[in-house]
Amino acid sequence: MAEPAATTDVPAAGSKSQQAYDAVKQRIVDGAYPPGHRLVLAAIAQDLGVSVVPVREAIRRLEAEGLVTFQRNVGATVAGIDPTEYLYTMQTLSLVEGAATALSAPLISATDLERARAVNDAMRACLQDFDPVRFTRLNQDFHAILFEHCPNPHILDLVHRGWNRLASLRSSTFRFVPERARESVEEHAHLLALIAGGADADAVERAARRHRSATLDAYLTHFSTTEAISDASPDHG
Amino acid sequence: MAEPAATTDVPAAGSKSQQAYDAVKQRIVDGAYPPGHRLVLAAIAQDLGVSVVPVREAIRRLEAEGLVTFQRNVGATVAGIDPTEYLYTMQTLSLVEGAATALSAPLISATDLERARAVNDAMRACLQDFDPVRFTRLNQDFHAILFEHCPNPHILDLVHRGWNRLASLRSSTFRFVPERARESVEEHAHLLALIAGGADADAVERAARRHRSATLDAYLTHFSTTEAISDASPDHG
DNA sequence: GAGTACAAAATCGTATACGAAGAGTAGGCA
DNA sequence: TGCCTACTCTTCGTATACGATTTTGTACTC
Repeated sequence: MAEPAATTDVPAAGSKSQQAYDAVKQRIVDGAYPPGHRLVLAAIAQDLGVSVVPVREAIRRLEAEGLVTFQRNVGATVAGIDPTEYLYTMQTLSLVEGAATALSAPLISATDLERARAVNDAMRACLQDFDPVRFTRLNQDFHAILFEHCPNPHILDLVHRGWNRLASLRSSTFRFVPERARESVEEHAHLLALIAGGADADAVERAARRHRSATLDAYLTHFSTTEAISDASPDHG
Repeated sequence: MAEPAATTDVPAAGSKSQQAYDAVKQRIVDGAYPPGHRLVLAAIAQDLGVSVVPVREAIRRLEAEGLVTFQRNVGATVAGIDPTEYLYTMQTLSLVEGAATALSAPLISATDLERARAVNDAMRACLQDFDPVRFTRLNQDFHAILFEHCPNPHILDLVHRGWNRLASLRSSTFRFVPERARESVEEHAHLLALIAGGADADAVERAARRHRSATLDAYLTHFSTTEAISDASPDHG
């Protein structure tokens, strides 16, 4: 329901609604439509060669996912993430991702673990000559391996939505708090050891959750925004 | 985004889309549209005195919330909850409700606690001459008091969505496993004691989560569906 | 008698058109 | 010169209309 194109069975191009949804979503996560960008129905419709009706539906779907904000009789804009939203999103993500990882853990194969290790090694290598965007991408790859086997599709969907929200800021906390990157790699190793060792679900969940919470904390203390959150903005503040 | 009419600031009647959304959602949770009921756009539109376009939008929103299922070129039906869905929903709800309750705990006032106690007393009284529907309603009231102060609106929204999903089966697990009702009341008392005593967030979260998980477990063992889940259906199996 | 092919009805998907609400701008008045 | 007001322009909201697709009923054949 949230994945744009899995293999071939998705009638993505079948419905113009879906087409519009995919296209707009793509442009948002790609950064072609930056946060705050106004989404004018007629313009998008013409651009995609369809009528406004499917576009309108697409926008409403994106609104439900939190990727755009909507105001009646005014229009939609790409939902930039202000610091408060970032806090809420990261908090929610720590919750659902922790659970998804724990539920996935028993289903993760040896080859998956190997892949995850490889990705983490790449992240470690990425530490010198640090590139936040690349690091963030690898970070997502790493975690995706760990939670994608989650048997509960609802929880998995929530994880995807959280990641999508964060995708609008192209580089994550690591851009502002590069020190956090090194810790992150170590925590990944620890998490892998837990899973490989067959640790119980609770331990995995706690580790995964704390891992993300720690990133959030690093962000918060960096901007010393424990009280005046609305001052610091990751991208445009 | 999920609450139909808070006080006065919601332009519920302002937009026909919103009007349709509220109306259809109401009928679904009320049971006027039972699970499996076909939602025909033209019929609903005529019934509400609007065109099909706003109705269509409303349906799509309800789809995003999981209250209706949609099939291209076929139509929408009220999303009955099959046992697998029930499992997923309860599991997700235990996760997000546990977190919401924990985050709310420090913000719960003495009067709130008193209200919650009163509701739980009513549930206890309801145990003799057991009425599952009434008990379920009180149960929701009880938990709503505990999680409504959750400062993270995303998590709070997820809790609401979970409850809405479950609302389509008018009476919950308690209908099939009345023994669980008594335990539930006791666990409520325990949870209140934890919150009143200022227990740390982790303890509250665990208690709240286990409380719901226990209800799910009661359901699962009752139908002895630990493996063959798809056999037992709560309402229409 | 059962299965298949065709046709008709029902329903959805999208386009176009028009009315309504908000935002920006220019002009007038204090 | 500054502020208020009226007007226009953009953009959204909804209705109506038509084409596309699926389902279902029926007749025909094996």
